[in-house]
Amino acid sequence: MKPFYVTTPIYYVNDRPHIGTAYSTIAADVLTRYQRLRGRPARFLTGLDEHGLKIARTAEAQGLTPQELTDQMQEPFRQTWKLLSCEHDDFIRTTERRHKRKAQALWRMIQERGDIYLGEYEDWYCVGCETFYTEKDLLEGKLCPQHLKPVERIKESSYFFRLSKYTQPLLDYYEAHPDFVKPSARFNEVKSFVREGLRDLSLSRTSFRWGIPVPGDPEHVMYVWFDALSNYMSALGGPVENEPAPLFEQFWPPNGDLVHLVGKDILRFHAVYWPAFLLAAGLTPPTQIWAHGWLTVNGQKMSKSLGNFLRPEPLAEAFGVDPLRYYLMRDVAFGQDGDFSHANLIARLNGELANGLGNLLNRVLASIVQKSLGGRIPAPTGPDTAEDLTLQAEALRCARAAAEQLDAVAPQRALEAVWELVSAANRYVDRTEPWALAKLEDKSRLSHVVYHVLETVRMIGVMISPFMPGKAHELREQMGLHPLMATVGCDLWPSVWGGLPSGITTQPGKPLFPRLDKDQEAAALENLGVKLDAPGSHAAATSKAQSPKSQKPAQEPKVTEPASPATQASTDTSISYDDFAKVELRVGLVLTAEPVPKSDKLLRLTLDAGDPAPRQILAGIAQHYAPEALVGKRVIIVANLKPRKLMGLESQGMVLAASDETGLFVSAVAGDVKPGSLVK
RNA sequence: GCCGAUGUAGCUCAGCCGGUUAGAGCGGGCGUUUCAUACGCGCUAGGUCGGAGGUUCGAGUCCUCCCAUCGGCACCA
Repeated sequence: MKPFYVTTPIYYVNDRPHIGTAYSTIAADVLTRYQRLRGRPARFLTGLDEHGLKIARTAEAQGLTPQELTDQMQEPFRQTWKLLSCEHDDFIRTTERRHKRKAQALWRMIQERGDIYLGEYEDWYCVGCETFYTEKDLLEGKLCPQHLKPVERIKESSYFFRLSKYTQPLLDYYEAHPDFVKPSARFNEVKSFVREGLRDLSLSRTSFRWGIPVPGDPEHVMYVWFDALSNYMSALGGPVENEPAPLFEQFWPPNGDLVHLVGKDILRFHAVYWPAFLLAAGLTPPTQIWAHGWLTVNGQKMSKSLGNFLRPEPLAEAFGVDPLRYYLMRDVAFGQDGDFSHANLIARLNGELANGLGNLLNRVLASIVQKSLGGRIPAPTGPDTAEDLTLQAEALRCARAAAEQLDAVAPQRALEAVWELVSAANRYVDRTEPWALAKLEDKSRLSHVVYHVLETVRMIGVMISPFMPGKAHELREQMGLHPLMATVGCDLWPSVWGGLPSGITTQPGKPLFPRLDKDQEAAALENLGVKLDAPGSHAAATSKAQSPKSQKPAQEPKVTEPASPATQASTDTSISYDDFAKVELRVGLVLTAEPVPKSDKLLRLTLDAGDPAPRQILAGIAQHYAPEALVGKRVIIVANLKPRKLMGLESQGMVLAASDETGLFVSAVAGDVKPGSLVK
């Protein structure tokens, strides 16, 4: 069977694990466990992104070396994944030697093929984002649009990746691999982005040291994304140079299937840059990239600036690790935005887990089997009634459906299919009334019926094991079954009826999923600091929750071409009078002003500027001026500017304004001169 | 503004290439069983399928326009 390799993003070590990162890590764990159950060789990688200016500065502020800092910060991640039963096969840190060596190897491969070259780069840089911004991205006062903090002007020699060359190859690759990016709507966005043309990508920095040195030019440090993306490969020991790399050979495409789970904010890096790097190095891109959505918390959008984290540990403590995993996989459609709702979690825990599955196991195993069947799994005695056959068929149908959904990375649908079977089993129990059969002298029908229920429960236990490994184990223990042992080449997914052995002694224990009564529910929410508007309902709830989160800077670096020699040479910016005379400045009287729909920056103005008819100008000042405040003002406009369409409206000129860190102010003339008067 | 998606019962959503009385889960209401974690099972929701046109013997299901919401891109000439 083709090996399966799944990755989470490497999380930025400066944050702590939260419900968003937990979600993608749990999803990766579920997929891995499922593939293993099917007998497929499977590998699950997660890890940490530990480089970047932000780390270096945080470390400095704390009087630590960056390495000391990241050594400390990694611990919460390891602990959290362990707590959440996420059993990664590898945990890579970008500061590890094995990673640095392989990132450099990848660099060399691309360079040797000619797609890395030296140029020069200059732009505004935000330390918080570790991202360059072009002038137009900045807020007034040269503030980073993400962090609202001042940016720095940085100019440096830089290596560039010839991304522009890969516009067409990428489009061809997308064409040939229609399932490369999921969901398909996201794929469309990627395609349209690439179709507009790609510019070369700045691939190195000289402005800070905390990163991986560029091979052969240690003044340069690799661009964080080149560093970060190569983790998926370096963790397998690839790319191969001189020494053998068996894991890489086994799991990297085309030999293995590689699935990257990513947040939608970092899709572009994975779906555009990463395959381009790999194509440039002569390597095979990943099989599939799955962009999952964001989680809101109790219906509230969260922003990073609030700095509030919904951490998984208290939730796991309050509700149990497995119920939490179940809830996240069941309630959120993979690939879409979802909502983490305490009320829904409790509703599913009580309804589906406790009442549905837990009670099913209990009502048969702890009750009938103990009282009437000597505590042993009975044997099927036949013949099958219509009800028996229906349950058998339903069991196999649901198992097939669940597998199909998991193959398609739709965990929520898979669980839905499993719970159809839970429901069918409960229905079967009601129809066959084993408690009535138990009163008969002849226990053969009872045995047959109970066997049917328990065989169904056994199948369910197998199917939920990727989602709730602990509970699946408990379930088997209670039934007297051995633990599931996934083995390569051995498909354990239910596909035939009758796998349950008879005669074994059961060991019923406490309810598998204890129900939360009203008091316990209230206490749990109290402990978590959550207030539900209407207890027990689906009403919105509020909490001191957090932001679902991007694992990486939300913005891609805006990269420009390396400055041309001519540009660099001309430092003299003075112009001749003739140059100035070309610009026609006039006084304009603002007649009307209104916001432009769907634009948060533009105002549509009409002005009397001495023209026969009022002139329409769009000005990007909506964040600084209320429309009413402008009407009647005399402002200076550039009158002979070439008209241009903005947001579908034509702008016939430009309103002059000045800005500094305190705000933006439109120009004005000191007296009430006639509209249209020339300014010079 | 360009591109795309979504808009179906109180809530969350299914409804493939158009075709009998538009579905599920949850919640609500009613009933019922008693083996069980007061759990289960059955019945019940009369919803203009966002709006308006159109194609068709026939349209949530195709076309056009519009509205709303959400994304991606663009936009301070």
